Amino acid sequence: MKPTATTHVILGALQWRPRSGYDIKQLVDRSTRFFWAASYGQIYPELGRLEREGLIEGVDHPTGRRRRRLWQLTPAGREELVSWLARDEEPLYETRDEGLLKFFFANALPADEQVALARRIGDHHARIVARLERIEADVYGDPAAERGFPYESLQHRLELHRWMARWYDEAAQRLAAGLGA
Amino acid sequence: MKPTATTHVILGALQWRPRSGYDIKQLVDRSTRFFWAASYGQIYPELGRLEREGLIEGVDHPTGRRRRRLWQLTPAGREELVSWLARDEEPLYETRDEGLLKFFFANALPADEQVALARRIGDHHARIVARLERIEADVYGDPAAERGFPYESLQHRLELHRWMARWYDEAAQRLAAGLGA
DNA sequence: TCGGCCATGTAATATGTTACATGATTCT
DNA sequence: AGAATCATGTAACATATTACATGGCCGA
Repeated sequence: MKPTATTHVILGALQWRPRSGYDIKQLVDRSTRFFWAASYGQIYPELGRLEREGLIEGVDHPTGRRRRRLWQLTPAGREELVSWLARDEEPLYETRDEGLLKFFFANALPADEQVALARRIGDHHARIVARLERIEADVYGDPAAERGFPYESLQHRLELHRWMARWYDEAAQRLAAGLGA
Repeated sequence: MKPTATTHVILGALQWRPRSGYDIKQLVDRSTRFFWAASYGQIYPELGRLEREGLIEGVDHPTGRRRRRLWQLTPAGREELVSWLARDEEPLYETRDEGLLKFFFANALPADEQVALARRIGDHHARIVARLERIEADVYGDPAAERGFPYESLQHRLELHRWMARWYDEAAQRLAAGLGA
C-alpha cells in the first residue's frame, strides 16, 4: 500500500511526541488545515493501516475508564517521514479558489457589482487573516513559546492572505476608478 | 439538483460564446485550472445535466463527418451565472500544498537538508511562474489582445507564485545563515 | 501515411466529507 | 445537572481523476 495524502500528516504529527487520533485531528485543525486538511474519516482508518505496516505503534493510555490509544513512530515510520521530506519530486499544489473563479468570470456582472464582488473577496481574505491571528495569539501569545517551522508556516499563511486581501482591495479601487471615468 | 462545483465553470465559460465540451476543457486547462480544475469526467456529464435543467442548450455543429456539439447559455443559464457571481456568501477556499506541509514538518530533517528543502519548494513555485509566463505570452503576446478579468486573474496567480518563490528563498537564506552561526 | 489534435463519452477507481453512534470526563 | 470537550469509529454519500474506447480531421 503506497503512502496516501494523510499518511505523512500523521507521521509528521507524531514526530514530536505520541498522540491520539483525536489529538492529531486537533493539531491539524489548528495548523495544517489551512493548507492540508484531514477528517476523522481519513485519520482513524489510516492509523490502522500505518500500524499494520509497522510505521507506527499504539499504546493504551486510558483516562480513567475512557479508552485512549496513543500512537508513536517506529524507526521505520521516522524513516518514511524523513525520506518523504527529502524526496526530490514535484510537490502537489492544488487550489480551489471560488473567489478567484468568480473574479475570472466577473464581466458577466454590471460594473458596479464588479466592484462589490472584488471588495467581498478581499473581505473574505481579511476574515481568514483574523482567524489566523487568533490562532497566532492562542498558540504563540506566550513569548516563551518556541518559534520553529510550524510558526513560520503560520506566518506564511498570514502574509499570503494579507497579500490577497490587499490585491482584491486594489483591484476594487481600479474598477471603481474606471467607473468614475 | 443543486449547482455543483463545475456547474459555474461551464456557465462562465459559455458567457462569451458557444463552446464544445472539448473547448471548455481547453479553456479550463489554460486558465482556471490553476485555481479551479475540471476533468472530462466532470464536464461531459454536467453538460447533460445543465441541458436537462434548461440552463444551456446544445446545437450540432459537425466538422465534416466529425460530430461536434456547441453549447450556449439560455436566459435561465445566464441568470444563474449572474446570481452566483452576485451571491454574498463565503466563497470556498481550499488548498492542498504539499510543499508547505513538508516545510511545516521540516525539523525532522538535519539542518542542511532543511535549507535544501526550502530551496526546492521555492524552485517549484518558480517553475509554476515560468508555466504561467508561457501562457501569458501565448494568449496575451499580441498587444491588441483584450485585457479583462481573465488577464487580471492570470496576473494574480503570477504575482502569487512569484511571492511564494521569494518567500521560500528568503526562508532558505535565514536557515542557511543560522547554519553558519 | 502517420502522429497529433479535435471530439465525445463512460467505467473503474480513488479520495474525502458528513453525519451519526457511543460513551466517559471535566468544567461551570 | 448540563454543556462542552475528550475519544473512537464507521456507513453513506459526494466528488473527482484516470484510463480507456471510439473515431474523424489535418498537416508534415
